[in-house]
Amino acid sequence: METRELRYFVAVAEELHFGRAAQRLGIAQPPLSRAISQLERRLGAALLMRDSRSVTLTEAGAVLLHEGRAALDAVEAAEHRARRAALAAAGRPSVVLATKAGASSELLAKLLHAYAAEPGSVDVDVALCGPGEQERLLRTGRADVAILHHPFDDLTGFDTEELLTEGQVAILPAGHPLTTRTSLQLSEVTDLPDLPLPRWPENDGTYPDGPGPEAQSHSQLFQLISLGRTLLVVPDSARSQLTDELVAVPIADAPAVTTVIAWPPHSRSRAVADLVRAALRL
Amino acid sequence: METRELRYFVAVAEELHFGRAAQRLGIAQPPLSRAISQLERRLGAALLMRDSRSVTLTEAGAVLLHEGRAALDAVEAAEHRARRAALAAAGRPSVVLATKAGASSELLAKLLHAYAAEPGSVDVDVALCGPGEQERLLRTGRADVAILHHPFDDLTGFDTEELLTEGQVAILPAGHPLTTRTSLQLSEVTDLPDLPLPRWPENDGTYPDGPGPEAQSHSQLFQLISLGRTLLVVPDSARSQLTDELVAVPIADAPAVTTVIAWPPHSRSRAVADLVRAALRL
DNA sequence: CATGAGCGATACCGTGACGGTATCGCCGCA
DNA sequence: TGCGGCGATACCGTCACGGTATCGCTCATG
Repeated sequence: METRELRYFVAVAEELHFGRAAQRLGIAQPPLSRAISQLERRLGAALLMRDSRSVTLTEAGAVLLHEGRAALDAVEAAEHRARRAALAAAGRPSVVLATKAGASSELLAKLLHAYAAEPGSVDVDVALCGPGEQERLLRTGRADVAILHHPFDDLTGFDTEELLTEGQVAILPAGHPLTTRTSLQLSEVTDLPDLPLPRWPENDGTYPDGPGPEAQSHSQLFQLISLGRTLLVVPDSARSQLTDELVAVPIADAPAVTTVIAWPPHSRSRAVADLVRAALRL
Repeated sequence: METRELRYFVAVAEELHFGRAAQRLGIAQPPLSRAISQLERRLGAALLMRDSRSVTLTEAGAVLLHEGRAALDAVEAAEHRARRAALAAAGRPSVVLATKAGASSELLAKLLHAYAAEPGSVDVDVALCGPGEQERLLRTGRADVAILHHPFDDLTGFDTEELLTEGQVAILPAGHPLTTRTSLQLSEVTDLPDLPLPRWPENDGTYPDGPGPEAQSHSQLFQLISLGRTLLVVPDSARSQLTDELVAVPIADAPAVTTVIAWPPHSRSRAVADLVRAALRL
């Protein structure tokens, strides 16, 4: 099976619409229809049910979507890593570490410091990512190692080491009634009419519907909280970034967040191994 | 990058010879040369160093070989799993369990028995494999779950659960001088002039050079041992298959063998999960 | 009930990517 | 100095892939 066929199928399976999928792929609809039915013929299996008004996945289609995404990621990763290996061999070698912008900054600073002090350490390019983006960078080979957060990020298929487990706090504007409390329940903050939860962009760049403000960055969000427009639920360590206008209140029943360092299981990079070892010594 | 290009590159990188690689791929040498140099141009990186007398891998080439193999496996796995999902949706669903022929037979029997007794269990197709073959079946999606043996099999990239850890014994012909001993050192049996270790076929079907007999199956090997032509070093549980003409002697310093059940980390199969749970309850 | 719009499939056509044959250029070796 | 081995290049044919036009079906709408 060619990656072109897989890309085509994944596009249709995600859009569930040949026209839109074709547009996304930058080709016309007829060749896409043909490519898919040819793929189905070669597999000897129906992947999509065309219901003349809607397209749905068959069982086999759902499996191919799931496995196909992983396969496309692996191909892309091979390409990126080879390219980066060539650059490393030519110039100064480096590793790319993906981390969520604004999260675990203290831990990250200690990690980078500890690693840089090691003999044989190389430059670390830190990629500051939006929520969930680190995972994609790591799966597609644009990053070599990442700081992820269980249970928010999907760790399946990665090797990981746990670095830190912490509770979560609500970040509220100073002076808000809830700031007098010493502890909150999750249900008390998820549905406040005066402080709706912010909306993060989806992977496709669009925002989900809802009353909350559209978030682009952490610093922007903190400002919005100061203005009394929203609130945020984040791991405990974010307290270090608080200003006078922000108050953190622990949420008793929020799930614990574990910060982990993750890397692809077949990584052979000396630098990645050293980074992980440095992280474990913190 | 297309899988065709990756297949071509992997073939050349493994053979380190354009002519042989082309032959293996079933195409002529010139289009292969062209495809590779085009790939190099698109990556913007040299993958191979043509030394007019020999071909060697660059740093980037070594990375692409390693990552590319994994990517090709993933694509093949997507294809196989989709095909099998279609069959399962049509007829009776089943899982394929890969296991080394002649190993862990007792444990396997118990596992199959325990799983079959579960509600909602499906047929289990047991694939009996040559040494190391289970891993490939699992990586390429021809199997859903496998019984592997640490440290012999490469477990990177799989989720695993340990089932059993045991020492190793030497299987010797009855009457051999060493059978009087209660314990042996590994070094005492690996280089016996009268009992050379057997040779297993490589992945490409050829046999390595050496004095030992060429092995095709376990039963055949046991017969060769009875005839005093070779010996075998295997996990302790193989004792259950001994006959009168065979004697097992523990090897004190042989590495412990851990039998594990392994599956792809992104498996969503209910049957695989049930099998693993059944295995853990043994 | 007729009409139109939306959507996937089909028919048909052009082009360029891929593969094959012939040959070159380079190097090591007898 | 010729020969053999190997990868690169030149040149050519074909078929796979993509584009345009259109069909056939179904549902929404007046």
